[in-house]
This record gives sequence, C-alpha cells and structure tokens, in this order.
Amino acid sequence: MESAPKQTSAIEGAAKLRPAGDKYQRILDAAISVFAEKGFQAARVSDVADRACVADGTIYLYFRNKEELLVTAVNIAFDAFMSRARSELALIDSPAEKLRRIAQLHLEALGSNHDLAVVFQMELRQSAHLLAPFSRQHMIEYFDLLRQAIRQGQAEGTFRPNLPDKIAAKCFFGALDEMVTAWLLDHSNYKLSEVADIAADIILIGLQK
Amino acid sequence: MESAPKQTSAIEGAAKLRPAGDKYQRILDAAISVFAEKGFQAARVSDVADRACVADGTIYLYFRNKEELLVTAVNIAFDAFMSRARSELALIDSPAEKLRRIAQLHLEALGSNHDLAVVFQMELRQSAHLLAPFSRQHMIEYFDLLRQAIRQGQAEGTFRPNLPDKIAAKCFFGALDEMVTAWLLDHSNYKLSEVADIAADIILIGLQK
Amino acid sequence: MESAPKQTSAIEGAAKLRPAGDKYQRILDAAISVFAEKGFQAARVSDVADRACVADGTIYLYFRNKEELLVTAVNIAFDAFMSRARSELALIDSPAEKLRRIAQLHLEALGSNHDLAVVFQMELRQSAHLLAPFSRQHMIEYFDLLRQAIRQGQAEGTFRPNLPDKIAAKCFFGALDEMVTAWLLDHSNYKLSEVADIAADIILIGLQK
Amino acid sequence: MESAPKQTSAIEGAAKLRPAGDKYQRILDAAISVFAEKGFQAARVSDVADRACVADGTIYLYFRNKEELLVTAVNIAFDAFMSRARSELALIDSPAEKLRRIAQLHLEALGSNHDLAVVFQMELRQSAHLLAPFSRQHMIEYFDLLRQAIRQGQAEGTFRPNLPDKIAAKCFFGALDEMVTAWLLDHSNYKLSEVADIAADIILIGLQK
DNA sequence: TATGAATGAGAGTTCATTCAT
DNA sequence: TATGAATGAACTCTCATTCAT
Repeated sequence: MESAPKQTSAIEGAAKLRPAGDKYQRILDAAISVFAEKGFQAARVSDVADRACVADGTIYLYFRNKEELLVTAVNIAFDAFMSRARSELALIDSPAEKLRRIAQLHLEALGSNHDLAVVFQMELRQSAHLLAPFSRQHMIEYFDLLRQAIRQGQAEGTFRPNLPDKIAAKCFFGALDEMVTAWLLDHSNYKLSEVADIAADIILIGLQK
Repeated sequence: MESAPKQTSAIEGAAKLRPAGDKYQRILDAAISVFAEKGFQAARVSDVADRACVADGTIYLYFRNKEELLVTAVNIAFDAFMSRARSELALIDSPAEKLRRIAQLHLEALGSNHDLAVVFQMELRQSAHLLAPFSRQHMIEYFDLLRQAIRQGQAEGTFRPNLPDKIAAKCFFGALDEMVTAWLLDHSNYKLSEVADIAADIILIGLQK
Repeated sequence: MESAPKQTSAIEGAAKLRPAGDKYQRILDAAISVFAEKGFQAARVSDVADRACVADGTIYLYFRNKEELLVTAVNIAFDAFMSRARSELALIDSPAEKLRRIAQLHLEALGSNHDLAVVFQMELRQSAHLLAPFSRQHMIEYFDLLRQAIRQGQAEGTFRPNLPDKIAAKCFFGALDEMVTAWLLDHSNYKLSEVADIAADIILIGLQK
Repeated sequence: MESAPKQTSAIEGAAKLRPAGDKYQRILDAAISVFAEKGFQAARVSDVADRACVADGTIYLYFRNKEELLVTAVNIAFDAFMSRARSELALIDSPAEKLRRIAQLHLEALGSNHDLAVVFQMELRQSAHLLAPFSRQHMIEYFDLLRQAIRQGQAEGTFRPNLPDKIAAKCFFGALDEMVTAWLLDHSNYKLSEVADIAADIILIGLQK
C-alpha cells in the first residue's frame, strides 16, 4: 500500500498529494529519526508524535504499538533494499561482480541515510529477545543472496570449492557490517560507499582460487 | 544453565582482600547471567540481587547504578581478554600467526561463555547513546592489536602494502564478530572456536600477497 | 444473544416522524445490548456505533455523550413500564391485587428483556455518583405506586394500619429486585415472571391483618 | 474528610498475620473511603495513596492492583460479618429469632460504616463482569445462613412448609438490602438498625403459619 | 556491611469527543 | 445528516534508587 522512500525528503513532494499517506510516512520518518537520536528504549512515543507533528493518539491509528513503529520502518527499508538488490543482481553474471555490487548497495543504502543506519546497526540488535527473531528472518534473506553468488562461483570454478558458503557469507557480511558500525562511531565523516570496494576485495581474494 | 565466567575468576584473588569480596563477584556473575537471559533493559536490579543471593540495596554498595553493573562486568572480561591476548602475541613472530591466534582467542573467549557472548554481541551495542563511547574505547584497544600485526606484515612484505590497515582490521574483526553473532542465533549448537581458522584464513588470504 | 427491547418499539412511531429516525432507535438498542454485554464503563462508544451500524460521530448527533445514551435508554424503558403499570392499575380495585399486578409487570418487563435487566440491576446502581440522582427520581415514581396501594389497603382496613408505608414499599420492592438479580446471576435459566406471585404473597401476608 | 472504619480496627489483630500491619490497614481504610466517595472507577490509585499517606508504589507492595484493593477490603469486612453472625446465631434456638438477629447484624454492620455500605451497595454490584462472580460466592454463604433458619422453621412447623426456602431467603435479603440502599440515598439521616425489626417482621409474618 | 521496605517519577496506551469534509 | 480521522487528556503500574535500621 504505502511506498518506502529511502530518502524521505525526496518523497515528500509526492507524499503531499495523499493526505492520509502523508501522515503514515511522516510518522515513520519521525520514528527513525527519533530512535536514531535517542535510542529505541529512551525514545518516547510522544517524541515521535511531536516530530511528526501529529497527536500521540494518531500514531496508534497506524501502528499497534511503539515496537511496531520500529519493525515497520525497518521492514520497509529492508524490503526496498532487497528488491533493488535482486533486480540489480539479475543483470550481473559474474559471481565476484555480484558480491561487489551487493557491497556497494549495502553501503550506499546505509551511507545515504544516517538515521536508518543507526537503527540498523544499534537498535536492531539490541536484544536477542525483542527483535532477534524478526531480524533473523531478514538476515536469512540477505544471506541467501550472498550464498547463491558464492556457490555459483564455486560451481563455475572461480571460487575455492572447499570453503563452506555459509561461513564465507558470514565473513563477507561481517566485514560490511563492521564498515557501517565503524563509520557511525567515526561520526560518519567520510563517504561510506567509498570503502565498499576495498572491503569487498579483501574477502573476494580470500574466496577466489 | 548458569555458567561461571572464566575471566571473572581472575579477579577473585584481588576481591578476597576485602571482606565479603565474594559478594562483589557473585553480583557480577549474576548480572551477566541475568542480562544475557532477559536483556539489559528488561532485567531488573532485583533479578540480579536475587540470583546473587543478596539484598537489592547491597548491589548499590558495590555499584553506583544498573549501568555500572554492565560496564564493570564487560570491562573485567575485556581486560582479561586483552591481557591474555597481549601476552600470547608477545610469543609469536609471524603476523599471520598473530592474527590467527587472535581469532582463536576471540572465539574461545566468547564460545566458552555463552552469557558473556550474548551481552557482548547483543546488549553492548544496543545503543549508540548508552554504551558506544565506552565500547569504542575497547574497540580501539582491540583494533590496535590487529592493526599492529597487519602493519608488521606489510613492513615484512608478506601482506599487501597498499591496503589501509584500518579497513583490513575492520574486515578481520567484522568477520569474527559475525561468527559469534551467528553462533548465538544458531543456539550455539556447534563449537565456536572451530570456525576460527576458516574465518581467519579467508581474511588472511585477502591480506597476503 | 441480542434482543429487541419491547418497550423501545413504542417509541418508534414517534421516531419515524423525523428522517433517519430509525438510527436513533438502532443506537439505543445497540447501547443496551453493548452495555449489558461489557458493562457501561468497559463498553466503548465505538462498540455501540459498530453494533448500530453507524459512524462514531453519528451517535453524537443524537446524544450528548456516552452517559446520555444510558440515561435515555433507561428513561424510555422506565417510562414505558410506568405508563403501562399506571393504566393497568387503574382497572384494579383491590390493593392486594394491585401489588400483585405490579410484581407481575415488574418481573415480566425485565424477564422478557435480559439485556435491559442487566443494565437495570447492574450498571444502573454502579455508582452513587453517576446515576444515583437520576435513578432516585425513578424510584420515587415507582414507590409512589406501591405506597398508594399500601395506604389504600390500610385505609380500607385490609392492611395493618401501624406499618409505615414507606418501609413496607421498600420491602416489596426489595424482594422483587432481588428476584431479578438472582435470576440474572442464575443465568436466567427459568422464567422470571413465575416467581412473581410467590414473592408478592410473602410480602402481602406480612402486610395484611 | 477521612473516616476511620470501625470494623477494620476490629480486624487489626488478625491483620498481624498479614504483612506490615499498620500500612496495610491504612491503605485498606483509605481505599474504602476513596471508593465510597468517588466510586471505584473514578477513584485513582494515587487518591488512595494520598489518603493513606503512602507513596503510590507502596500500594503495590501489598496489593497486586486496584481491583485487589476493593476485593480485599470487601472480603475482610464480609468475613468479619459472617464470623460474627455465625457465632451469634449458634446461641439462638428460634428460627424467627435467628432471622431477626441476622437483620439486626446486617443493618448494624452497614449502618455503622457509611463508606463500607456505599461500597457494598453501589460499587460491588456495578458489573456483572468484574465482581459478580466474587460477590456471588459471598451471597451463597450469606444465603445459606438464611435458608438454614428457614428450613429449620419449616421442620419445626412454625414456618409455612410449602414455601421454597430459596425464594423466601431472597425476599428476606432483598428487603434488608433495599433498607440499606434507601438509607444511603436518603443521606443516612436516620439510624439504619432501627428499621431492622420492622422489615424483618414483615417478611417473618409472610413466612409464618 | 547488609537489608528490604518505601519511594515517586515516568510513559505507553485508550477512548470519548470533535470537526473538517 | 453522516462520516471517521484526528485529538490529547488521563491513569495504572513498574522499578531504579534510597535510607532507616
């Protein structure tokens, strides 16, 4: 129903055309922004309402509770990323190029939206209890992209065949993930996507024959 | 279900010097155990007190507040790890072997203490606001170990020279970190230290000429 | 589960005079039904709107607030009862027969409309603060019927003369009232009007010489 | 503003069995007083805390929630009444005298404690949903007292044998109950226990041969 | 040191009511 | 008339922390 703008500001023009959709989106944007700023636990629902310029109760017309605000925002962003990644990868043959492209997309997506990156890197793994099961499902989807490319490379003979694709995928993801975390802790004072190739290359060399 | 953290036992000698020092340790152990089980936010101070078999108020004789419980427990564990790592690495010449050893120590330390691993992987990065500054200091120490080994390898000519050591270190750490996270999400149903060499090798090959 | 209150249909004729007058009635019926099911406090205005198949806001075109829904529904039912009781009693000479007839009408009215009975017995006396003043006015009207019959019996010499008619009326009403309450708590699994004569006789004997 | 319930002081001895007698009792007294004044729903827990001169949170050391405050207060009062009634009735032989004594005890107990009477008559029957099941159990206990006396009178030949004891008991209770309700609506401006004999006599004559 | 009863600030959520359409 | 999206006040309960003993 609703679209998931990566750049919320970019969408705003179109969003104005739909009064109802406008509020939904404004609340989601405000949520990401407030959660990134204060942390999910410390953020009050009324903070989100204030930033979205709606009444507290209005939030509950669109979301069941505070947690659903977080989950929905993340889902939308993640689905948008996966959808884009899948369509881009379909155009690429080489497994190495596929992995390189994933690295670029991953770091571009989070590098272009600081607040979303904070939520993904910090809040989303805060608790093995609250969000892990949900987050785990996303991880599996993402990892499938990686593992398919790795197995393809192994089948084609360009990647080392005796390497467990699951572990290789974890190394690849872990390296990218750490790029994002470090970028945030460094106050995002460089362009995240610039390190995509360097990081991807280190792992790719490790994978290749 | 409860496990007695190895690294905390290192403290016990000093703690015995003051009366009732075992309470200090019991509280820390209980804190890690409760935080791992319920998450830091959901855990109540009285849960920790119950598990440590002390009164609620007693905890405040040893720790200023709930957060200091977490910080202290993590600090002790981290210091024990760093101390051990430093002394072990002093005995190793080869940069590649140093990195391999770090990987082993990292995964052994967390693989042998599930609760501590949960706290490190989940709770510790929950908030860029609460713990990041503290966590960041630790990261720098750890990363220095990695970066020194990498630069040594580059100086010796065994590692690729044009690779930024900071990024390389992030890849290495990120890969190990993801091994731990995945192990926890997989319900720790295999031995974590067994994947140390596989992961280390992938990165090492990427680093080497 | 839903029942269409008899006494409200008496109003329908008048309601038809204005457009969409059936909505007024539908809302009242829905209110009694929902209040009986959930209790006045727990019932939401939107529950009533849903059951009446109107929008929430529509209710406020007919009633000032939630409380007025209850008051109006009860008033209408009570007025219908009083009007019927007065016209029936006008045809009866004997004071004892009058009281007997009141008992029958009382238990028939509530016995034939479970939801209305719940509202009368439970919700209506829930609060000395909310409804007591309103309820008190009704009580006085009803009690006047009883007291007139009692005083008539005393004047005619068939009832004990030294008995305060006010107290006698309370005994009579209290007995009937308890019949209704007990019937509801017994899940209405017998015909309420069947106990009218038994209860009335006990009090009547107590009143008579 | 505050009223010191008589009957609760009588209970205090037993209250020692409960945690921390003084505060526990003060909270219960305050609860009855506040509930009577504002009604259960409208009363805020902080009102009760204020009147008991304790912090809001203290109430939750003794009672699970607001509802348990009401239920406990009523239980204690009811148990005290039943206990007294049972021991007094054991000393009386005549069924008629037994019923007369119950009427006196009933009206004395509520007549001597206006706030408790309000809670019993108004709040306790506010909802078929919240409290009826609980209240029903109490009713059964009380009604057993009445029915035993009635059956005894029938067995001895002083009461009409063909009268269902259950219905007779309801008439008796209903009459007394209405005395209390009317007394409250009349602003308690006469002594409630004075009408005990008059009401009891009306029903007793109706029961006797 | 040790206790644990007491404190009271704090926030998520509901829902009666309004009002622009 | 009719709608239903939007409002925002209101309140229970939790739990980190304190302090008298």
